[in-house]
Amino acid sequence: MEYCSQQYFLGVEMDRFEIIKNIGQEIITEEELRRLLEEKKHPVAYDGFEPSGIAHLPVGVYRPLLLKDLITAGVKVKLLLADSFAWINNKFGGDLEKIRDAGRYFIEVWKAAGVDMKKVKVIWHKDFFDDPEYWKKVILIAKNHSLTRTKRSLAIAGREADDSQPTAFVFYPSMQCADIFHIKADICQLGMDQRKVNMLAREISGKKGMKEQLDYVDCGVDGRPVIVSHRMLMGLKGPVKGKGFDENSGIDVEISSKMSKSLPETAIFVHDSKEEITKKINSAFCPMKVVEGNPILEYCKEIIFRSSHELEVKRPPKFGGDVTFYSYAELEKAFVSGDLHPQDLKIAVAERLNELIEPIRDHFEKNTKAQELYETVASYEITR
RNA sequence: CCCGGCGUAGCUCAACCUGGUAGAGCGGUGGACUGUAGAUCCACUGGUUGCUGGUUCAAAUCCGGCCGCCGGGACCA
Repeated sequence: MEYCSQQYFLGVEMDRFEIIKNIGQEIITEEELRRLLEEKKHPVAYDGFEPSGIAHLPVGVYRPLLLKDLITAGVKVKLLLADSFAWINNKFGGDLEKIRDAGRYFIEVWKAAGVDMKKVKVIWHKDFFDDPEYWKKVILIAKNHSLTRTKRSLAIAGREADDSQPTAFVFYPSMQCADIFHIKADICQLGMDQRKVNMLAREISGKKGMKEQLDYVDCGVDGRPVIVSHRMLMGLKGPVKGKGFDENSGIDVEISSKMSKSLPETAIFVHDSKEEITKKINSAFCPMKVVEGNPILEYCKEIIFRSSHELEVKRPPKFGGDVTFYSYAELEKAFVSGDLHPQDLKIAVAERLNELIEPIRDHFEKNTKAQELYETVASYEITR
């Protein structure tokens, strides 16, 4: 079976707007996105990524699907490998070379996941360090918002912004905003956990005279970036209580519950064997008939039906026999009614996730160079 | 450079004062119960006590040195 990007939904061809809308859990604003697509045939979207750890479901499988959707919608994708941010964040003990190895490894993951890397522009953030224009923008942004505001948007890095943190973190939001203008991104396509920084960027470039000074006049809509924030995939254990990332308790729970590379028991990795995937999915939180906060249903919606138009659930005759769902809505309805039992769904989901992961896993097992890269990064993880 | 606080299980901490080779919660693993998971019970799993020297029959504990983190001060302005 071949999995393609979701260009069709219920058999109806989706237009560019709908494809992008389907990526975003939150879009600021839909109206501006519509305008942007009317004004530009190939707007630029960017996603920033701090290289660290080993690729898991959200980064190794979900992101490639979103990238493919963006490409399908005619969007020019710039992938910012935020090596310097990882450095600030002390990933791999703050060893920039190790961080860059991780970056190279992730590129390999995305290739293996079927992203046409020729259509994606990879940018290494550290290269900005040599450009005075970049720093000018950073300072300009810093001049235009308060320290309080910086701290408030710092929760993005997944840490509480208390005053005992290194001063380096203060640069983080201003730099991240500057990135948007510096690479002239029309769309910020990042996760919900990054929304505050993106909102800050909108606010700042919207100030009088700023889009000119930031050299962002013809970008975004009226010189302000459009924000398309994708959902944060939940960890296998389901929702956890909010840790204070956002005032909105729903968003707070979503960010707090995200599948984390540093919690292997709650995450599926692209190198996991079929047996491991089956075992992990089977032990996942999955309350019967409940959709809210149910990771398995979420994976169905965000991954399975984004990469395919159907899901076959095999089950013994005494439980109703085999059944195939042709849309997420259909599957959700059956699950809520109780017609679809969690156990049966889990088996089908594990099977499908394995099919999606298989080519990635295989690539790293068969390609010597890729394998070396993976082993190198994995060894950094252990000695970290 | 000086003063103070801290450093114990994967995490948060207790035991230090009044030496007797470490406990709890959370987590993890396994069972019971559910046609999944969770919840709930039951069991299991957990540590070179930052490093080092000393005192002592005996050091997480007392003393010295070092390292690291945090805070304050001094110097400089």
